[in-house]
Amino acid sequence: MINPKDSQTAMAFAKVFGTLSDPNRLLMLKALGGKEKSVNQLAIELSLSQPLVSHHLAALKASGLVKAKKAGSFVFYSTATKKIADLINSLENTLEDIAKNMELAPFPQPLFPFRGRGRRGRRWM
Amino acid sequence: MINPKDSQTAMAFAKVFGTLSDPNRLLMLKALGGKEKSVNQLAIELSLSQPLVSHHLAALKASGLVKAKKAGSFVFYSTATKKIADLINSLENTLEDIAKNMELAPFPQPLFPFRGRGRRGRRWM
DNA sequence: TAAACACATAAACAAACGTTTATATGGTTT
DNA sequence: AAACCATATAAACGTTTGTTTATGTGTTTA
Repeated sequence: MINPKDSQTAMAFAKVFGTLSDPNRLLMLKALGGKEKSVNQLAIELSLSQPLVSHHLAALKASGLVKAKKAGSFVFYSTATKKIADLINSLENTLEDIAKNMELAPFPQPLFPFRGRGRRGRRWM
Repeated sequence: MINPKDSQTAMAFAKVFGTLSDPNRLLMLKALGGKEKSVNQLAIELSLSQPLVSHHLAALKASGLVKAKKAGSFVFYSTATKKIADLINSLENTLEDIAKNMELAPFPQPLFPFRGRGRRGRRWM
């Protein structure tokens, strides 16, 4: 009754839509308009924890919505294709520009300074 | 840092995308191209159980993607607006036409004949 | 009017998801 | 090389989601 190929493509589409179905991921896509931004830049702009941003970026990357570029210890993310950037920009009317009202800390600089003693990592036991 | 209104609209968008993030719901939207179809028609075309189709239709309706029209004991669903119908049609290249390869049972007729005894519903106690 | 139909709803349950917390890894600086 | 930075990963957890099974509600028909 149903062409199996249709189910497959439906699943592929569903996966992409699923990736777009989270407010934070949408804000992240919006935050990197055409620009390249590091994980921590996004974390600060959106007031999200670094691991959470990393996690969501992994999801966006898995769906082919963003791409990553390593530069030293930084990883800069950007929308994967112009089509995607445009799609997101087409939401601009409703999802108003975040960047405008933002005072961004100069970059690079210690973004999450380590205030503990000794080496970072497991701290007891 | 983040305009609360942006979060709100991001949530609204996320909700709609979330509704589109299920293969069966996508197939359902595709199945009713511009046409009106009853719950059981969809159930048969997509080989899904009637409660499942009802459930998904409720979700699609809650997101404003489809509308319902009662006719006797039937309920006919269709895409809510032309914009939505077009959006779905724009996926036509990849989500190939299901309807073409379908031999549809004449309608109306008993779609899920009741093979039990007595009245449908709670059957003991 | 009783039985069968079309559809909706609800409980139950496993699987997927979003988030936090903790830590690991690899690069850079001192 | 030791301390610190940027990022990734993984466990744990509560929540949401898709599906099945069972049954309820309203409508038609014999």
